[in-house]
Amino acid sequence: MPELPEVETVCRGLKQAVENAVVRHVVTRRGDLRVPFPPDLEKRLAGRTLESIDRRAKYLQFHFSGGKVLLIHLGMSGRFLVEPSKPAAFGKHDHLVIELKDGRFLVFNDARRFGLAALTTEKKLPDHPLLHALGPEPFSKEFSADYLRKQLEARRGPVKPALMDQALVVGVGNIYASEALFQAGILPDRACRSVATESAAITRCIRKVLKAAIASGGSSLRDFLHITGYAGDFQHKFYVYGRAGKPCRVCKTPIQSSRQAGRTTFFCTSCQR
DNA sequence: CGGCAAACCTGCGAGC
DNA sequence: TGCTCGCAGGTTTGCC
Repeated sequence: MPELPEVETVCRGLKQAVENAVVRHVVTRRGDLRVPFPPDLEKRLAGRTLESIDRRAKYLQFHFSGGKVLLIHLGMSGRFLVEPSKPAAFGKHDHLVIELKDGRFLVFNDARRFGLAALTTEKKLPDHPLLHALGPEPFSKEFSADYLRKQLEARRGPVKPALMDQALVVGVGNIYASEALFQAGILPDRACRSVATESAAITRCIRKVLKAAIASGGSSLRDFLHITGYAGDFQHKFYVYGRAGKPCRVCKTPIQSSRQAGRTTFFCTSCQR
């Protein structure tokens, strides 16, 4: 589910719903995800105030009183649910349950268990191993046409996997790499070096696509007042992703798909060169 | 070092 | 209806 727009949508939903809530009790129902939950998670968070929630790359950052920070990555299938009261039963994949003092329950659910939870402190956050090697945020000044041009000139392989490399720029995954390259009119298997001159268009299109997706995710969130998660409607606006064989929305040429670095890639051979 | 496939794990839809 | 197969929005590891 989650690339930057989805994580941002979840983040905004959680912010509105549970910022400043106080933790009464934490239960790890099943902690053996790809990266196991910290063993002392329950003790460390009990009684603390959830002072703020924000996002870095595809990580959610929960800032608790006393300088504790909970990092959550949603993996492929991670979701957050805010229940108004104790659910009659928890789901099979409700791995982390945070009971709030006001009676609500914050539940982290992840069917595929590719997600991750890590505990750290404000002090250690800047140099945290999970965040340390991450590239710039796509909406930051640092992610400039000049920066991208230099990065692309220094790389050998095709451009699409490069855009998905979180060390180059964060938040772009398989969907938005395909969509951004469509918008930029660049075929995904073009060599990085050969598209370096088009870095201005690429940065612009990445921002444009992510921004539009966030706008879609945010609007559907209104329909789910206390349930945040995958509820956006941007999937109906894809130009290429998941549209193999269907006519291009711009030129009617059938959309093609291929396999790049283990991921399916979608493109229009007429609109993209 | 860079780039790719495989692995991690479960669910779901397509096809038989 | 029920089975098997292939595939899924991410990241890490290990191999050329």
